[in-house]
Amino acid sequence: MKLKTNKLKEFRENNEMTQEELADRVGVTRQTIISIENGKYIPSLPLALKFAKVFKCKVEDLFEV
Amino acid sequence: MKLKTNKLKEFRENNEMTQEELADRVGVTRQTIISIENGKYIPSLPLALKFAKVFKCKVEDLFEV
DNA sequence: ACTATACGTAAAGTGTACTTTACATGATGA
DNA sequence: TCATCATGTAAAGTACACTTTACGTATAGT
Repeated sequence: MKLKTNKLKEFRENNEMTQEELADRVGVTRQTIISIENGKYIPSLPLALKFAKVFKCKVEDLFEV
Repeated sequence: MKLKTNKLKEFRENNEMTQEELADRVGVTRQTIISIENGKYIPSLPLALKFAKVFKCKVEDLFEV
């Protein structure tokens, strides 16, 4: 399955956060953030839920099928 | 990573849907539904987004980290 | 008794999310 | 010119989401 929308990078930049800061906050490596932002991988559900918490938004605001 | 909450079964039953109906609607097998409802597996993000669409709710209503 | 329906388990295979490590590049500033 | 910061690529390994197939069981209807 693929995603239609992935606004992770957009949200991260709007929140003036580096990839490393975000990685630390959600508990993954920087490479994982890079891979997701660049569309190499789709995040797992728990990771997507953590992103939404960090950005105080809904999962659906970040990702769409 | 683990989920704190998984209300898939609850939502499915409240919507009077069988596991097979739900499986068909989101495009997976019945075994996948069973495994997720019984906590064997955490759904992928695209699948979680589809569940939320079917039940007209937010991903966060169904699953919590 | 027989059949269909809904739910469940088991096991082997495939694809991919995520990790770890290492190296490369452009921008910024001392 | 040199160092630092932020971003990116590459590759090998591990864990697990999901599929497929087959079998088991309880319930309800005829």
